[in-house]
Amino acid sequence: MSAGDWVLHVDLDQFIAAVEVARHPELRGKPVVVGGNGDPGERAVVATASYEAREFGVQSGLPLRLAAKRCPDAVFLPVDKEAYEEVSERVMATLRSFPVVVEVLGWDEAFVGARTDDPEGLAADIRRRVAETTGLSCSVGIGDNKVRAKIATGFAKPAGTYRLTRANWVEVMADLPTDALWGIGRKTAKKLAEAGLTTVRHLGLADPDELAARFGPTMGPWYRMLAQGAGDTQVTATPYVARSRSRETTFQTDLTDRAAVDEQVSVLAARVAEDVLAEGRPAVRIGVKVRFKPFLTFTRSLTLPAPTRERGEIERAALSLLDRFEWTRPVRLLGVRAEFERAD
DNA sequence: TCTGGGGTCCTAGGACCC
DNA sequence: TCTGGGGTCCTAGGACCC
Repeated sequence: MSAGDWVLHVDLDQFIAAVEVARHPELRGKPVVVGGNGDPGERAVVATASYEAREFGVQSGLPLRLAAKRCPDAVFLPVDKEAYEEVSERVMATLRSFPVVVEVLGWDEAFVGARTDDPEGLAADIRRRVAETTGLSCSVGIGDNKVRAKIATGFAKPAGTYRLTRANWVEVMADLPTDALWGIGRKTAKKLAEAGLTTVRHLGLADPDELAARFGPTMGPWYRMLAQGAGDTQVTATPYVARSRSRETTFQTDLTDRAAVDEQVSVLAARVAEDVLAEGRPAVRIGVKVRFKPFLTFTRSLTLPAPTRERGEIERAALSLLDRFEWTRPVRLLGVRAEFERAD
């Protein structure tokens, strides 16, 4: 990366809730919770909560039932995937209208690679144009690589801009817990703490060999790099190529009958087969996931004798995998997955 | 936890082969 | 058989992210 090259991370503020408020203006300023089919009694979790709802401790991943308990006055809405995809497309098109490289990370976020002497000015222009074309607010992290840009966004929210580079990394990050890093979650933070590494500073100074011994040859040294703020600077517009497609369902009532399990797996396999056809590449491997009561999850998978796009073969493979599980408990979830040949 | 759905990547053990 | 070392593939599980 040469002088004047920047990575910006653009992230929509409370994206799903904001899309809903934009089309239901009467909800503005109210606690809004989007998740499942919009029924808080349902077995489902929060997809996004508006900032007003977050005040009550309602956040993504919280069961809807608990959300209703914490925030009884919240408006509960169903997830409308198509609507969010449509708005997301408009946001990405807006980003591409700048002389930059856009790498889409998800519905509501993207890396932007730009050559400019004024990244803050570019960020302000992006925030303004996104608001004009979609009515949505976003935050922008500015970094000298992807990791720093992504983490910077957390400090930019809501509706702001923040610059995080080698120059202020230590000052900003060194005393924070390790799970402030993108890629270190609760479990790894706990394991790191057991190794005496509680802060980003500790982790950045840790011995790479010891980390490799504890966390594996790839992950160990990578955690250390992460803690130093080092990372990829390459932003690429190359379209994303899926490695797998899957469908899964959590049942509102557990299944106790093997015939019902077979039937549901057939339905899921048919949906996956459609996705495989749409993908335009054959599946090379099929997997089945079963989650038993209370929350015990198992997977079984097989490599197909030959790559296939046939619905019948995908279904047959999925059904055959069911014989490899032990059916002694009620079933709360079933899933079917197809994997494609890896491009690299 | 009362814990969704759709993904990615890494690890580790066993099979198999030379 | 009391059996070396290394490479690759397959499989199951785990962690993380949005």
